[in-house]
Amino acid sequence: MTGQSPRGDLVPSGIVAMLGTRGPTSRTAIARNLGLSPATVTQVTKDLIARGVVEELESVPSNGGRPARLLGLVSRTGVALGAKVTADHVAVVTVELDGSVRSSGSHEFDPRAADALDRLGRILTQEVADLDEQLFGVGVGVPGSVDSQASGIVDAPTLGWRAAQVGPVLRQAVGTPVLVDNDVNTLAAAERLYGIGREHSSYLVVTIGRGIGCGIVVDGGIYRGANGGAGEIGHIPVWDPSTEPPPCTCGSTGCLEAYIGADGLVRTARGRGALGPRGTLAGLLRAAASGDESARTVYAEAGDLLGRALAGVIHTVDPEVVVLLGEGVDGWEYWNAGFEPSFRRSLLPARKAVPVFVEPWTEDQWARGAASLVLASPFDSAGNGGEQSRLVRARLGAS
Amino acid sequence: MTGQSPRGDLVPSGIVAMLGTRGPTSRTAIARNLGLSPATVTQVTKDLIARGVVEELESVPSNGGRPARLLGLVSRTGVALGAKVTADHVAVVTVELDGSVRSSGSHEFDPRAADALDRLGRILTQEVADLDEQLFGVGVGVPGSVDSQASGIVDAPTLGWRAAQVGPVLRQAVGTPVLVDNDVNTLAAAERLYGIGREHSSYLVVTIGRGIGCGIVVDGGIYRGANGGAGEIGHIPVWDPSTEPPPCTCGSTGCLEAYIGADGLVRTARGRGALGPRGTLAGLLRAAASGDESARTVYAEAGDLLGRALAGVIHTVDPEVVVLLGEGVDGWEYWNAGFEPSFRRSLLPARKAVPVFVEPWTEDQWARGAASLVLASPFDSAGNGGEQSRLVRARLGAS
DNA sequence: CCTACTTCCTTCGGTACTAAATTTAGTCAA
DNA sequence: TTGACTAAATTTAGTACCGAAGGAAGTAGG
Repeated sequence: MTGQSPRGDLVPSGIVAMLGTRGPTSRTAIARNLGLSPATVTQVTKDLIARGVVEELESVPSNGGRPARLLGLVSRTGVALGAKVTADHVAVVTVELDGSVRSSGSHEFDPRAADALDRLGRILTQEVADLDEQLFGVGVGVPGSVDSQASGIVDAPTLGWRAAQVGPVLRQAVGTPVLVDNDVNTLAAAERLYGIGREHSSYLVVTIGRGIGCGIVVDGGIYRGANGGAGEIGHIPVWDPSTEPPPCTCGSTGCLEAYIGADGLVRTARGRGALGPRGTLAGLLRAAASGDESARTVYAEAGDLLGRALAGVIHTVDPEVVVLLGEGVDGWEYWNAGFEPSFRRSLLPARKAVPVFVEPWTEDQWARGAASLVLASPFDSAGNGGEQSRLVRARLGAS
Repeated sequence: MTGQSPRGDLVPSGIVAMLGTRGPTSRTAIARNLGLSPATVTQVTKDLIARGVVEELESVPSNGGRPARLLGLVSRTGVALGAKVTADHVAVVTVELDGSVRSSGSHEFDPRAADALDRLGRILTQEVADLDEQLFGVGVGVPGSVDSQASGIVDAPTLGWRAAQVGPVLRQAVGTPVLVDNDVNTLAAAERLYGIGREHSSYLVVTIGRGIGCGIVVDGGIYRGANGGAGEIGHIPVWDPSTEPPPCTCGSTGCLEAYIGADGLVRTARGRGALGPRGTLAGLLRAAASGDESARTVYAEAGDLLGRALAGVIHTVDPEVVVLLGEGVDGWEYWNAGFEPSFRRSLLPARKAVPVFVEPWTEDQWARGAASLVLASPFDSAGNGGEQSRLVRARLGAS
């Protein structure tokens, strides 16, 4: 409804990104998906074709009317670099336009070192230098809250970072656009492009693992809240007033995460003797898999707690669907024994049937999500990415 | 960023609504508040002035540069009609552009009668007929979920309504635009125009009373969720696993509302002997006011539960501020004894200081909120109001 | 083969906005 | 009272989109 103005070529770059991430598409399909009129798509693609960015491909068979002419990118070479920062390493991947991982690697990293940011910059600079193809940009996922993707100022207690200038430092180091976001939001961005987001426009991406997180996608855009802190469901208070609440990494006690985050599970299991005093989460999972009832109970109770908390989140946000991700889903069948009953039971009648998809987890998913930040920026009409998104769009060929 | 097209004169009607609700304003201030360029405001106001809808008023003193020229509406006459439907009556008010209540009334109403909707239609038709000035539209607030303001299909268990065709029937009956929404959302709309929304663009409107509700405002727009069911925080599960959870009106058990809604409070108080078996909520409040410790404890515990649940909501939504409203705030000082400690204690460090405003409550506030739906529709760029908003805008003189 | 219909795409004219430059109207200091 | 400044409003010259209407390319039925 507004006009135009160099807010940054949202439409042309959106078309390019769409063709890159979803493959050849007809003009009308593009129009439907991006919410544009066919007329606009014709105009813009005409220009893109003239500039050699896009080409016409074969026609599709026709379903009743004039057959659609597919459009595709002339050159699909080019990657996005994604990095996920953790307490002891940085995982890095390169991702092609269609979401496939080209290469992946890992670097030791101490976020509490005095020169941590410089070191991170050197790691990424090296990765960038090793590439021999076009780089659209760098995405970084951190376990903490980020003011905005475009600036990239990070508060991450688990890394010991407070107002860390991640974005500015990295932009200085690598000469490309750099987008920074909360790690869960990066997964939400990946889902947006390559997962559930293709079929739904409003969903939750819930992660279980070390912490419990939640990315909120509304109308195709990541919802970040007033201060970039939305979705911190790991810190929903759930403690039972009659017991001593366990301490949480956030400094408070009785948070959901303190019970059912990786550390919480292990603590509970040890406390009950389901695990020896040196037992690990992997051990708990093995025990459950081998039929150990007490181990399974630990999981089931965690699932129960998660189910209740998530029902509350669904009542406040009302998404279409929920996606479950994270290291923790490995043991989902044991979680689920407690989750399903408590989750469904707690939902309002109108929402009893909200679908929950549990996706298999792979190691490089975090970093891949970070890379998705880059490729998702053309779709980011809310403007989370600001200037950096503009630069990415320019690199996508939609100058 | 898009173009134009008869999506319904958002800008001119937005300017008119702004002048109506906030009083005389300069062009540049309008531009800032509506997110437009000064050029656009100049153009549009020129047209409005030429059409006699808007006029130039005096200048303001000047703060360094050219003094701003205030613009105001030529005629500020005209009202919006608001109706709030409850289980036993319909409250109706007429509201002027600036938010002041011109008149109010109440009608007996049985929502479970076979001809309930027709009766509601007759009530409103009569009210409309009694008016002797321009009517911009009718807003209706219902305690339930509504598919969209524009259509107005209602599910409201407490009224016994299932897919009730409130919008269509009323539009048929009264010949004006009719907007229908969840009652809490109507309060959020009123806050948007006349309350906290003038200073913040992202906040929660939490109501305590018979039920517990929450309106979510994001970037100046009411967030309704995928199915119009966002903000149902009254049904967040909070029961303590070691006790028998109380039943809730929603059919489930252990919902927040079952504990701290009006009925829940009374049940608890009776169970503890803080109230006789025939005691009412008003009695509980009197007891607390007169210093009764057991009554105060009932309130404080409710406050504690609310604080914990609300902290969870804040972690997932991350609003700037929270506004507390509803019949229940009458006894807020007793709630607060339990609320403050538990609320603050449960918040993440970064959000410990989120402000909570408790506003005084008046009887006609629900109906006034419903009327606000009408006057808020010109600001509704998300398009919740659809066709009905268009009609309202046309009546505001911005044809 | 012709006609009707469907779907995809394009052309055309118009509209609602914008940024940038400019004009207007005031303050303040010397 | 002149000049430097600031802020408000306007003018100008675009731009990015849209709707409506129509052309293009197929299918389905006669």
